[in-house]
Amino acid sequence: MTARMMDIQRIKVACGDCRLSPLCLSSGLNEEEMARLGDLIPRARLLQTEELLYRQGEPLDALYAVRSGSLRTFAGQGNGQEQTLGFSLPGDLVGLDGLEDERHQCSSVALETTTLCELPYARFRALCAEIPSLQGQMLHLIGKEICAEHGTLFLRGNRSAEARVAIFLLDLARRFGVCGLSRQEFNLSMSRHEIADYLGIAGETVSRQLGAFQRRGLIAVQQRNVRILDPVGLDAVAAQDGEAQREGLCNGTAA
Amino acid sequence: MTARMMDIQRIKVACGDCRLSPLCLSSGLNEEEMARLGDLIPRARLLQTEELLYRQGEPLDALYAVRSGSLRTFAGQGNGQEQTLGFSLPGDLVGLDGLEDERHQCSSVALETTTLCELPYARFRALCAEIPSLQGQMLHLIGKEICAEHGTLFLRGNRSAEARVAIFLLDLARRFGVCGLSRQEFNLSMSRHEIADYLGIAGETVSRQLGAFQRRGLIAVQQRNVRILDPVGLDAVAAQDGEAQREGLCNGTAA
DNA sequence: CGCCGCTTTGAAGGCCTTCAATTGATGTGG
DNA sequence: CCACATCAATTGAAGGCCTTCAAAGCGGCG
Repeated sequence: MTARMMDIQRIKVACGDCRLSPLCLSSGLNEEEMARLGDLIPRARLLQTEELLYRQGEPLDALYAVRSGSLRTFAGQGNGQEQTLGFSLPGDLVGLDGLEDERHQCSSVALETTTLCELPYARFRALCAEIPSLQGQMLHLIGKEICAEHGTLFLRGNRSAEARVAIFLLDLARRFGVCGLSRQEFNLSMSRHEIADYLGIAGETVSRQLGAFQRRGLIAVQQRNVRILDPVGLDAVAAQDGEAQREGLCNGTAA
Repeated sequence: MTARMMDIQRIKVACGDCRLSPLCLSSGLNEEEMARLGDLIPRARLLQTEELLYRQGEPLDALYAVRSGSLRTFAGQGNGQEQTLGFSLPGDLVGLDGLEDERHQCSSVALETTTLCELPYARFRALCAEIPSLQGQMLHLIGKEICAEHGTLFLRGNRSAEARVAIFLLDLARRFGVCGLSRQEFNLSMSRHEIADYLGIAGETVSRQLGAFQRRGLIAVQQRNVRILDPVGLDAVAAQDGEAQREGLCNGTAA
């Protein structure tokens, strides 16, 4: 087989076979409905590192479900300062920033080799109107996105750099766990600078905090590999000044 | 007429007569569709100052469209520290935090006397499936919410206190303008502390910045009344270190 | 091997927070 | 109608945390 990129991009999608199905849009659908959803998806889209999924200002052609890999969503089309808004992991829905006026308000870039299911917007909407449980799942995933952003908001609200980094790590761990990866050890697909931008602090501060956590035995970091050694201790750091602090989150923080 | 509260609460809603209709869900609907949407809304809900619309943890019974007044959405059910996530103005859709698992992840409280249209969730969803342009408006308003939160995220990302307050004022002005109120002069329905919490800075800092803006002739503040005297100058402050900074926003910042 | 970028580490300085006290606005009771 | 209580907002001063600037490690890649 000449399994080149173009071929990979055209692999047929079958929700029933997808490991992420229970997390994704097809959750709760019967076989026939799942097939109809699968028919909607022209191909599994493949992105290489640093490749853009869409760019601010482009029309909203499709929504995307992340299958593998990760993305970074940011505002400020690179004309100067960017602002990282969030990171998307497998099972996340991407492109919702285009819903307001069917034009993307942010850009989204792959942090590593990433595969996505592309849902042509108009046809997807029509199908949601036909299949109630699909509409429900769409709204569920939209809600997840909104709560993730609430988490990010929570993160950036008057918290110390120490707490921000701790919350970030814990949230990432939780999200990796949800999509079937290890909650203890994982690789960061984003740079220190990207983490810093997301957390609203300086890159050097991220380095220092990670170093401090390591010295305290909370984590072990080596390059982009992170092992969480003491989740409870890290959680205490995340909660910081006040014990009732982490309650307010929508499930968890977006990262 | 004994126009008491209970009566007011039972006033029949007619989207066609609503001044906000073009901003709201009924935008783009024909008369018959508008009537069906109106039939869905059992009553215009009235909230007094500090009255809760819903509380974190409660099931999602309905989504709400703000008719008049304003609300504050926050996480952390009052058990200690709260985190203000955003403010809702007329034309905004409220309650989307409950979409993830049909249970509210935040609380929402009226900042002043506020009226809302209550959309029973299940029936509203069903109607969206039947009326394509209603589904479209719902997604449009959801997109607006998401972009508003992106704006808030942008706001809190590594910006000086000065820029945050300036962006906050400008965004509020813009949003008042959109819903037909004055863009130059308005009353803040939220306290300094609530602004501060939203902006991720200390209350005293908000006071100081407002004072500084006033001394510079950018605004005139008197209690909660604000007049924007020099929008251009204020915009320059908002953009601050870097001219290409405000580009990244989704339309405008949430406030 | 040597360049280049990312990360780490160090030191100085600034901005904002925190604590504290004053002022002002609001509302209640005498 | 005024005095007082109460709470929000303002203003001031000190201190801390993080940013910024700078330089040295470290890895990756040609």
